[in-house]
Amino acid sequence: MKFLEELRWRNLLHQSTDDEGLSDWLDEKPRTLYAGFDPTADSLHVGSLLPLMLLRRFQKAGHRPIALVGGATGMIGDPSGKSAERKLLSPEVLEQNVVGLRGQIGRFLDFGGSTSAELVNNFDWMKGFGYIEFLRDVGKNFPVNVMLAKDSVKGRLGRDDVGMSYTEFSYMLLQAYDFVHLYRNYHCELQVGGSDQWGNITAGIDLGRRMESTQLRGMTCPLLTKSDGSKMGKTEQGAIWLDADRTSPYQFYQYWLNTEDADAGNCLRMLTELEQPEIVELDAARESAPEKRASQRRLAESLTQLVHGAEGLATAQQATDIFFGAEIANLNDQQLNQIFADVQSHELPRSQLREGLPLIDALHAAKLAKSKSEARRTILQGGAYVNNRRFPDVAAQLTESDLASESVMVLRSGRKKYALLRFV
RNA sequence: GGGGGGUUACCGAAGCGGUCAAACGGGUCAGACUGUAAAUCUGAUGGCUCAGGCCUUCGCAGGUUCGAAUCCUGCACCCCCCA
Repeated sequence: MKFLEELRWRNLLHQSTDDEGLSDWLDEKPRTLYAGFDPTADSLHVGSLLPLMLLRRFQKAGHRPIALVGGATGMIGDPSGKSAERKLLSPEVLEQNVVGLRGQIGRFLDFGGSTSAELVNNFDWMKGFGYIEFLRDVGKNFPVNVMLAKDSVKGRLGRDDVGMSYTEFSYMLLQAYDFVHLYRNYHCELQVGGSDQWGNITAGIDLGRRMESTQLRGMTCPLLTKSDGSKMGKTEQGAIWLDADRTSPYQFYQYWLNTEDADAGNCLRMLTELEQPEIVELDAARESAPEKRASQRRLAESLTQLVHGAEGLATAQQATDIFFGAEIANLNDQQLNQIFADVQSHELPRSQLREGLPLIDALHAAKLAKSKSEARRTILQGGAYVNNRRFPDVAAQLTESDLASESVMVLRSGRKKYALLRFV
């Protein structure tokens, strides 16, 4: 199957310049392409996964990817898909964010060999560009009537409540110039991105024609949405980030494991690198035995491995086992701390264990019960667990033999309320 | 300004001298079921407890009574009707 057909099968093709031609053009020889990433935060989130994976797919197919971090464009703010004017980020924050993104993007691409990826920051070439110079060289090539017709602009004009600043209006010139710059310096001829980038991409193509008399190309993938129309990668607690400090590998793994049946097939196609036969197989399995959630497991496994590595996946799976019932044993402090990183913990003097710590007091001290009476009720109703083993005895006393590791004891109340007690 | 009604636990709402830590519903928490979903079902739901009880709660402050969420007085707040 041809590469582009593969993309189409994966539902990754939304719009492109010249559909038939693009496929042949890509098959002809290795091409250089780029996608841009906004440094609005110091980490990417699930939404950026799609273009990132797209670059990776192109590279695996023999092309040369450039990941562009928008250190300069980030200072302006892309109005695409935004209903209101953005707040400007300070240069310091921006710089920090760029550093964060570089680290993450680097893990997805291969920086060696004949198709070695590039990581660039448009601030590097924009910073020296004078305003007058920019207006004469770049701005001259943008008819305002064309700019006004772009969706990103149209959506904001004709509304009294939001409006749009001249700064944001100019954004597309910068991104368009990026494309031309990359063409000049890396012979980059294709820009890919989410469907909301179409306007910016075509602006770049136009600029390439005017400034370089060359035919650049563009391609967009659909935005990742759920079957109910909402955005993928958002929870009540906020976005799912790729940074382990913001979204732990466990949370990340869990997010995908909880994917709706209706979305699982699409996610497997769009986000993973599983081969077609396996995906088809998983589709069938989902149909015949949805309760096994084989697709979700594979999806979570595959993405966690990709984003957090083998170690992150192992931790996530271990944590999953534990959070869903497995007894806790044979782990050390460090492993427990990692698995229960998201869980509250409290410290108690170790001497209490030697004397025997009543389970009731332990639950109370761990803040799993507001009062001792509540702790008592919980135990009586069979809702108290130590290291995931049910302790139904109200009079139970905890001793050092109940430690899960060197100094940590894992208490649980009910299905999923956990707390750690550290004995120091 | 006059008349009437109200204020109860996390919320709503019964109770109108003892059997009231206070019905009932919701919520919450546990358990069962289940695909880490939803629904359903069961139990619990002021605190402490040596489990026998003890302590604190029914707008606030006093009082009557052997005994008050319940009666009386004052105060605060809310609602309704008449001016």
